[in-house]
Amino acid sequence: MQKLLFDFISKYISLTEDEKSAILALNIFHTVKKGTTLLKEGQNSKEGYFVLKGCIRTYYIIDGEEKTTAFYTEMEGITPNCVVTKEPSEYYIATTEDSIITISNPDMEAQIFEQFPKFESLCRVLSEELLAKQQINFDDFKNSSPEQRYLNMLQKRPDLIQRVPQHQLASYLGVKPQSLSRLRARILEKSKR
Amino acid sequence: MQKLLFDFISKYISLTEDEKSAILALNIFHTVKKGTTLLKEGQNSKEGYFVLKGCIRTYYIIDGEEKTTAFYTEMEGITPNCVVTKEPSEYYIATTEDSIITISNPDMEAQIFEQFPKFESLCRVLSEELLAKQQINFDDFKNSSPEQRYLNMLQKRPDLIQRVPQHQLASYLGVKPQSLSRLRARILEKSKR
DNA sequence: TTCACTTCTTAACTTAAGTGAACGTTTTGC
DNA sequence: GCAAAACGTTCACTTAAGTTAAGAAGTGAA
Repeated sequence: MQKLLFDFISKYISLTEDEKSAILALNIFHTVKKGTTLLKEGQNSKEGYFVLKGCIRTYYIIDGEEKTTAFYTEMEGITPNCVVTKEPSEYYIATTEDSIITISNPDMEAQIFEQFPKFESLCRVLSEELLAKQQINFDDFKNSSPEQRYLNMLQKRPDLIQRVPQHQLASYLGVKPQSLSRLRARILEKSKR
Repeated sequence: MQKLLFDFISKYISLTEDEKSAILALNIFHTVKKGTTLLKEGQNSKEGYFVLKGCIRTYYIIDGEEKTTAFYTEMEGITPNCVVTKEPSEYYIATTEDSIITISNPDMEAQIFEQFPKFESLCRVLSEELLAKQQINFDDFKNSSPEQRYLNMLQKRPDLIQRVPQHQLASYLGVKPQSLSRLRARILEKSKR
């Protein structure tokens, strides 16, 4: 499992055996059952997550309704807002599948950054990259209708449509589950003709 | 003008005179007239921008229509997607007011990071912070209707409504200019009753 | 000053999303 | 294995956004 993480890192920097062991010493690898809540609204957690296998989602509960806003799958990570702002979390994080993830915290980061400054460099590059990707995502979202967004997802994240329940997909796409159903029916109807 | 930048930085780290001069030596301060295009679609620029005074926006041209997706005002910065991905830019960047901005590039960054590693640390923290803010923004957007988004902006960015043309605001809010007009009229009507 | 241009608003009509409810299917917990 | 809950789809109805068009108000340049 560790191999997955090191392969990912090696796309950015190369690691010595020393550096690898320093990471392993942190004991950050965890297997988590489907449906496990990693973070609850109101909590003041300091944990960051990185998915090696499986899928986790972030969701809000607004007027008693779950609003899923993001999915993180293989080789994607999230540092919850509350870790950065030090405010209580506004959202939940939970696994949607049995997953293998790393769980880290700022202390571990600080420790590693001090031992091996190049890790901080890596993290800067990664978050700049994420930020850019995130911006493009948001732009695409604004510039398209729910139907276009769904078609877009069919192209770019076909796996999500398979592995995630419809009602979670719906709020991710910014519509109600009924609208997603209808929209899918509409697309199917069009493709027939 | 430099003072604005140093005051901003001092919220995160303290700077020695040496470090300040190193920054000043880069000659990154520029005054830019309203309406100046900083980046065009298709360009492969390496420049990053940080607004000291004024306002810049990013926009796409889709089917001949401008779609404004973001505004950056005082003490906000942007590293265009193309700088990170090294692909040609998909969008434009232009000033919406006479502005004072810094223009930097990765070479300058590398140079400063090498001289003063704590700048890289600063940049990591800044981009993680931005990423978190950006995520919350996106979540809010998904979880609200155009009308709620407008009311939300009235609360959080009242300045934008004053300083930016309606049709740019409209696409920023994810609707057509006509819909924004109508939606504003609707809100006004409600507040009367 | 006038003419062209842009911006903003309004209106009528079309299309799609929200809402509330029903119903069959699947999943889950005991 | 069974009952309850969760899930997905469909439908009728409501509400709001997209579309097309027109016109008023402001802006700038000849």
